[in-house]
Amino acid sequence: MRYSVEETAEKHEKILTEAARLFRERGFAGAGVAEIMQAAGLTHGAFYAHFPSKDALAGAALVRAFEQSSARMRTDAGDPKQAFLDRYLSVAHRDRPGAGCAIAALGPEVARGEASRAPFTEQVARMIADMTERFAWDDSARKDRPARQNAIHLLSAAVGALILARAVDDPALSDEILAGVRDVLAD
Amino acid sequence: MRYSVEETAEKHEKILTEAARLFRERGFAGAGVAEIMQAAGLTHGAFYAHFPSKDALAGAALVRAFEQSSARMRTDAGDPKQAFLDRYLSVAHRDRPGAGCAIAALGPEVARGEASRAPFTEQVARMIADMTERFAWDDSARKDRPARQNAIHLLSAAVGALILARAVDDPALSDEILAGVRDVLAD
DNA sequence: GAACATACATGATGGTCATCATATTTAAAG
DNA sequence: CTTTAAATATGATGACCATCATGTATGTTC
Repeated sequence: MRYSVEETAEKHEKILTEAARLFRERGFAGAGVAEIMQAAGLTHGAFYAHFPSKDALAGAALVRAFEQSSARMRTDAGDPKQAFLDRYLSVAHRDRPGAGCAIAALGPEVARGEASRAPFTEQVARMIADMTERFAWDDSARKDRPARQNAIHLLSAAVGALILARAVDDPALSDEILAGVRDVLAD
Repeated sequence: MRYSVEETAEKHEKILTEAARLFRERGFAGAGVAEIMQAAGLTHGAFYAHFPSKDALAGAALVRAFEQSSARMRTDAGDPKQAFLDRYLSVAHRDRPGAGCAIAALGPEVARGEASRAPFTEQVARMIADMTERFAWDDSARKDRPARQNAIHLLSAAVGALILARAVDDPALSDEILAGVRDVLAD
């Protein structure tokens, strides 16, 4: 049957949200269209009324995931850089990839497929620009360097640490990575 | 037919080597058993005479990839830390994931599957220990910190930068990430 | 209010993939 | 030399998956 435009828009949103979560949890290859649609409360057949292909959904879900992250950054209280580090390199972030950073969850997979590299690049560029201008680099031990270079370094180290902390099997080592990198980046 | 033990061992090696390359190039999910066996010069049926499952191969190939990396580290000339940074954050490494770092290529995928986390953890621990003792942290701007913490930070930043540089679509931004992080980590 | 358009569910379809079955051939073991 | 065991190729098998086809019911449009 036909549904109202508002209802359809809500379902579209729900598909996007669940896709952004499931792709980050299981990877682009690991999350199937049917599974995403079921999580959105629909069946697989309805998918192509909302998106032309799984690749198109992947791109849109990527943008959605980045938007969630930057929205969270905007509502952080206190020193923006410290707030970012405390959140990004937390145990909670490590243990909930489905709600976390898209770079750490999907970076290598994005690098392999042509489909989602363009939106990914745009979002990363925006993130670097935001961190460059919003973080307090004057307090930093690296104040002699351009703020943009410091931002790129901080993002790289945070992403790498999160990936390592997630992949590693040993809880003590995992915690050590998070805390150690947080400490180095904080000054 | 039955082959000599030497011949069989060579084929086993070839499968491992090709798997280590293809998994890094395409991901665990993206490289199939048949494709790996074909790259090794065999057909898919022979696979189970060499490995009990694809997961087992994934674990073994991961170890193989790490071994290649640490062998390369051991043959570096000059200052070990600088040599590592120059190699790891080079355009050549970025553009040849199949011959490069297993963490940057497969980290998030390892984090998702229980299969390969144990060998991965062991290899990362060894890598951190090696870098802690072999790199010259006295010259570093962070000499006041424990060498081990500096090693963890350096590895994290290098991994994150490589992943970002590979995923990003814009060559200028990609180069900027590699050069910027290399510069920060070098002092 | 009639005609139309569309979001959805159910159910193919074709492809891919990991794994298994079998026959063959020949090295290895006795 | 005879027997056994193993590595391989070919070819299922069953599962999963993205995408498409169709029917249906109901907003939307005129």
